This record gives sequence, C-alpha cells and structure tokens, in this order.
Amino acid sequence: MDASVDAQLQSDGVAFTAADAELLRAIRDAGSVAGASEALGRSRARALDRIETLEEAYGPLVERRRGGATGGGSDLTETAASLLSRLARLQATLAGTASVEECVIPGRVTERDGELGVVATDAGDLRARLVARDGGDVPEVDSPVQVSVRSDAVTLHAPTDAPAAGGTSARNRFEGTVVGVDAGETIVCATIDIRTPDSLSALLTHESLDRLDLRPGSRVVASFKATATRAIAAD
Amino acid sequence: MDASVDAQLQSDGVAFTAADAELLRAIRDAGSVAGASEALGRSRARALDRIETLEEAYGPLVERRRGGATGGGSDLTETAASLLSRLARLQATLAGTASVEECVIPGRVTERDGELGVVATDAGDLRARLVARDGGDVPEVDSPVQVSVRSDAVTLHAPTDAPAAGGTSARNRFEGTVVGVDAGETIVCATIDIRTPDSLSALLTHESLDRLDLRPGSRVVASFKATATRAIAAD
DNA sequence: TACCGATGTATCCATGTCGAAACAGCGACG
DNA sequence: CGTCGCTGTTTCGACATGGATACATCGGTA
Repeated sequence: MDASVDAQLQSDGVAFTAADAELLRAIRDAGSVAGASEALGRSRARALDRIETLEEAYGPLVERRRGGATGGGSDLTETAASLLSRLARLQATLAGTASVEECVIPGRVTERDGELGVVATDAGDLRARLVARDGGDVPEVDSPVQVSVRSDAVTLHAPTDAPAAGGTSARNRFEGTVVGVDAGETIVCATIDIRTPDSLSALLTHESLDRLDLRPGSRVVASFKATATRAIAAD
Repeated sequence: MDASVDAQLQSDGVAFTAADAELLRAIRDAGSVAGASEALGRSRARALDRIETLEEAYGPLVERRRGGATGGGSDLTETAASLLSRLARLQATLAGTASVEECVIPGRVTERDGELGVVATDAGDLRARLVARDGGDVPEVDSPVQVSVRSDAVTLHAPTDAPAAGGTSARNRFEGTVVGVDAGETIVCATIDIRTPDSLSALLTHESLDRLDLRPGSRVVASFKATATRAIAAD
C-alpha cells in the first residue's frame, strides 16, 4: 500500500488537472488541437469543450487559428505555459512529500498557542504545528494527537556539535541512536531511535553521512523545525 | 487561483479516497451501513459495493452482522481505523505542503551526482534535489531548471550567528535582506530578498522573530537542506 | 478559384456511475 | 414464534462523460 496524490490548480471552481496539462502539452507538440486529440486518443470535440471551460476560468490558453495553407493550427499562450510549469512544480513537490518517509509520534497536547502547541511524547516535549483533521477540529490542550515528521525536514548533528537549544528558529532537538542506514544513489535515509514507537528518519547526503560517521549504534542529535511538523487529533 | 490536492492511498490498484474515508467514518458513527448511507445521502447498495471493492484490496474493513434484536449492524475493523488515520495524516501533510508559500528560483544545472545537483542561480550556487517532471526526464547538466523551496524548510539565522558552511547536513546558505514580515496568529512568514526573481520566504515563530529582531531591511542568513528542495526542468 | 486541413458546432450513442426501489435472509428478543 | 431492522442482492432508470460522426467555415496557397 502506498500514497498517491492528485495535484491540481483551482480557479473559479474549475480544476486544472494532470489530464488538462497532458492535453496542453500535446497541443504544443502537435501544433493543433486536432493532432493533439488524435495523439491522445481523445475526441476533438471534447478537447475543444474542455479548452473553452478552462479558458473561462483561467483566461486565454490556446491561440487557435483557422484557415490558411495548413488549415490553421493552435499554439499555447504564456498563461498556458505558466500553468503547465506551475502544475509541474506542484506535482513534483507533492509527489516528493507523499513518498518521503514520515515518522508518526503519538503524544498529548500540553500547551497551545494558536497554531503551535507543545506535545508531550515518549521522547520528551515537542513543539508542533496543530492542524485540523479533515472533517474535524484543531486539537485542544489535553487531547491525544499524532505528530508526523517528514524525513526531509530532519537534520542530524554530531552530539558534540549540536546547536544551542534556543539558537535559531524554534527547533526540536532529540538525541537518539542510529538503527539503520539505507543508502540510495546519493541520498541516504537514516533511521534513528528516539524512544518513540516509530523511529525517526532523516534524509541526508552521502557526504554528510561520512562527515558524521554514522553507523548503526552511533549517537546523534536530530533536529527539526516546529513549522515543518503536523499534529492532528488521534482518533 | 490556488492549489488543491486529492490525497489517496493505493493498494492493488484500488484507491482509498476521501469519499471512502467519509463513508467509513459515517459507518463508525451510525453503527450501520444503512444508517451511514442515509446520513450521507448515498445509496446503500453502492456503499456495500464500494466496501466490497475496498476489502478485496485492503482486507476486512467493516464487520457486518445481520440479525438480532436491532437487525444487526456494522463496526470498523482495526485495519479500517488505521487506514482512516493514515489518510488523515497524509491529507494534513499534503494540504500543508500545497498551501505553504514556495519560492521558485530559476537556474542551470552545473553538476550532477545522481539525485543531487548543483544549480547556478542569481543568488549563487545551490545544491538541490533533481526530480523528473511529470512525463519528462530528470534534468541533465547544463539544462535550465526551476528550483522550488518551500517556506517551512527555510531556517533563518542572525548574520553574526550563522552556522558554519560545512557544519551539519548539506545546507544551502544565502545572505539576504528582509523585505516583508507577514505575521499570523503565532506563525510568521518572512520574505527575504536573496537577489532571485522570487523572494525566498520562511516560516518562523513569533518567538524567533523577536529573537532575531527581524524587520524590513534587516540582514539575515537563510538556510535550507538540499533534500528539501525540488529542481525540475524548465520548459 | 479550387483545394486542403485545420477550427467550429451539432447530434447520436455507448458506457459507467449511482440513486431508487423492491424483496429475501438473518437472528436476538419479547 | 412473530417482530424488527439490519444485511445481502437484484433490477430499473436517470444522469454525466466522452467517443463517433457529420458538416459548415475559414483562409493561405497553388
């Protein structure tokens, strides 16, 4: 089982989806709506309908010319190009977020200050961002929560070289023991036991791995920003 | 125009969507499929169909009992509960990611080492994670890219107190000038000009804001991990 | 001026989705 | 043993989606 995402842009209640992006790219490549719809195996009439719907919400996207030696043709506008690249960025970001390891830490809210709160966990106190669960409320003081920490938000330090607690931004600091090192091509995922049910994982480069000299059993300090966490109400 | 996400879990080609979660929650609350479908205004036959489809992919989700004084009833299994909370976490994470400010920095790849690369930008060299664009390839050396940096990944430091360049993980460091401070209830979004077309933004707490004494015109050092960035091919 | 291949526009139909409705089966309880 | 309210199953039809098709229109070019 794995996570997947459907990213889309919204304007005036009309969604610009991956399928729309595919259509626009095909038009750009084919130079015509007719060629694009044939390439995609979709009907031309529907493609034109869809373009019209999109243009009502997003402004001119396809410059359509009729007549001429070649019968006419279509090109994308600047707006369309920027929509395409914006959606591509969103997809890249979200796909990355969805596929990255996350660590779930159960705990209980002990303090709350607006969107931020302090959560008591097995590893100690944690500052986290409190967010409403879909169809629910923002967690209150004393309510049980699950804090999720994405591995790309976690930074590792040597215990001797750990930053001052109150040094920069609001960071959570946890000392722990490396339990696993999963080396990719250039990016390494290290898992660290910080005495929570789930281990914390951190993404780092091979370079950092070598400098920190990490191996199972090593002691490290893991830190992450409160604003990169999400605490939602547990059932 | 804004971004929206449709998070879902996948297993055996069957997606567990927000609508499915709504159905399961309604069953949990009503104690029966009949009550749940009425509460949601959906037909009972379809709800049962959907449950069957989901169970083929995810295992038992709803314990259905027939007969008895009350005619029977349905309860969620542990599997269903864990699916619900997993989807809720995913939604919270992705919704946060989609809505957070991102800074787009155009540049050109100058080095590539697997998933990581060095990108030359207006602000200087940047280490970023190279990812394939939807329906495209991973950027090569010399190709133009757009690097996106989410504001929750950015940490700010006082110029005098900036961390050593090679200190911990592979971090990008940029000195810049604060151009805006957008204070929320407890979380502040600071925008920093680092001589790129888009300004970089960073999320920090009020506390950090005060300690760093940030205001428009202040000099700061912004840093972020390479593994938290995404560089995709520009058109 | 005829041709060509595109854009416009309309209608028809296959398909899939989903609610409505009806009915059988079940089983604890009074 | 009958009642009750759920589960289980089927059939029907409304509705939206989207392909297939046909035909008019446009406007450079030969």
